[in-house]
Amino acid sequence: MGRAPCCDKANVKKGPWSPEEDATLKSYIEKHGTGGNWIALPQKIGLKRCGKSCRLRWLNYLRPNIKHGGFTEDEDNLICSLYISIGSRWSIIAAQLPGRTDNDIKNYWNTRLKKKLLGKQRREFTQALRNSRQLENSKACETSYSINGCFSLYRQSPQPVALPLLVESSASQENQASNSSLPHMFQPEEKLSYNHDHTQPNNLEQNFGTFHCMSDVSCAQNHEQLCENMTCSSFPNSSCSQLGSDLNTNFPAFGGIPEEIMYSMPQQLDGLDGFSAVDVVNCSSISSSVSENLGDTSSIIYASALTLTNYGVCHQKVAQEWTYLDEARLLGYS
DNA sequence: AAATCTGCCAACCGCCACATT
DNA sequence: AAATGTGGCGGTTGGCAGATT
Repeated sequence: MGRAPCCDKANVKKGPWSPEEDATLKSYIEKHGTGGNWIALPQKIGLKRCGKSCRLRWLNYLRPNIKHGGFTEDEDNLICSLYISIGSRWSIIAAQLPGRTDNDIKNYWNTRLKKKLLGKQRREFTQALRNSRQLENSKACETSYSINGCFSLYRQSPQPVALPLLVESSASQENQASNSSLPHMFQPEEKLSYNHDHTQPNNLEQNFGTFHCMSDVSCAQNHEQLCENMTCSSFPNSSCSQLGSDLNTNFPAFGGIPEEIMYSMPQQLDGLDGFSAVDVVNCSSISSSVSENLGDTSSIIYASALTLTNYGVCHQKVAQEWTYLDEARLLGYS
């Protein structure tokens, strides 16, 4: 047999806490601690509350040194950075922000920070699009590829961005194995680029940092071959087309990425201050399954970062093309 | 002035891993 | 070993307040 039920649900009060309840709970815990048993605590002190509710009230509101509201720019940046790195693991994020609770951070993210970040990324994308267009004009005859899991990371991104590792070296695989609770992060030191003459550095790299993703992409004669050659060392048996599901499986933390971001349709974008994922229109040679899955895995992480031109690779959902074409049109690029 | 919309946030819900019986 | 409780966590809800129509 197990333990007794934690509380009598029928006789438990729900809803907002009164000042009297707060005072009762606070004074008891300050004097006696929780006693290591939240479930028994409300009965001890005469509160008609569930133990879980007492715990939450204490942790999120009554506990000393709790800060509410007034998030600083530094805190914003830290939250964004951690969210990008580990996803919606609020307790871990809260641990990095003294005085903040996971609930507070979660609420803050959902109501404000997400929109703020997306707006920022949209602006950056717009700028990147302009820059890439200029490059395109100046290098019209040169074909080259920059690949970062099929995407390039725009170097002007204000902060280093940690990305889930899709493909990694054997050394980094060991690292990942030693810390299986966290997704391995991209490090921006490795590059993959492709040029027709295989020797000349890609001028794009002056403006685009590239993170390596596809281990076997070293050379290809055309888009089709390039895509066929794409395999992922962290998922040795995977092709690009499997990447999306692999990501979902292996990096559940990223499952929290808002649907409106992952599957954004124009009308859905209206409500967001700024999402504009990146697409590339002139890459139709890549199979739709590849592009869809990669599109799915791209997220706010990539949103501003992924800048693709007709040098580049990959595109996302066909449905999104309208958005990007439309955006390009608005920017005077059509 | 009333109705409706929107943003915010405290609190609840349900799940999971682990502990206990 | 199986059943059940507990603590912890992230997702979601519902109510409130202010803004807008």
